[in-house]
Amino acid sequence: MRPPHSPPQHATDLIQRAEAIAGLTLGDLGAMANIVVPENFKRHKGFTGQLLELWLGASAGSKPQQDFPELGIELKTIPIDSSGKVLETTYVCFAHTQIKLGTTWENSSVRNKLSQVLFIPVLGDRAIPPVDRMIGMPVLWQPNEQENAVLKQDWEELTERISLGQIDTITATMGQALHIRPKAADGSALTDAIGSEGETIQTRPRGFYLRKTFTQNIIR
DNA sequence: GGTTGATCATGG
DNA sequence: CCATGATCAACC
Repeated sequence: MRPPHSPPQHATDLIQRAEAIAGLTLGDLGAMANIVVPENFKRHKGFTGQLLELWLGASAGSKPQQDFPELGIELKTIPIDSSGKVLETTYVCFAHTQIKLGTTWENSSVRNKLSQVLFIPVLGDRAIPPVDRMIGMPVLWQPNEQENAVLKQDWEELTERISLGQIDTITATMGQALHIRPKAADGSALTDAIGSEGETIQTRPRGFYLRKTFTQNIIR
């Protein structure tokens, strides 16, 4: 088996590609693509996602849009243990620290990213060497009415705080399904935001993440 | 043991 | 610096 040379033309093509690699390990996929799998992910945290992008035919490099723009599908690998338990939160997108007028849940980047997601579980237990970590069966997900309502509520609460100049009161404990945490190369990174008096302040860059309890219900 | 806050690599 | 891909590890 070899990695595809072109993007999938239909969602069914994408699903078939994902199902074809289910049951294989990162070592298998790396060997067939002539890519060395790191001993650990301490310095290669995005390796699994990038390897899966290659094997599913996603366009290379980082893009602010979905992984499969033609299909309107975002790809997310999700680390699980051998019992199927989700091990980590899921990064969604950058959290804007200044909210443009007219920004709503409906046109937000969070909703855009989460409108349709192909979740691919991958063993992520740190006791398992990366080469032995197995790919699971893919789950193509669209938020149902209830999930959408929860996401919308969390997004509106968090976005309102940012709009009101209260970004520095936001902690990761806020939000049932969606929360905000720092997202940067290190603690020295700073970006502009609005302070409580409407002034410009400097704050740590943030990202939106899905809680494990939320993604666990999707993977089941 | 689970969560929060910090961090790593890469490309534009 | 921002945004992509995430996991690490200190702390509660």
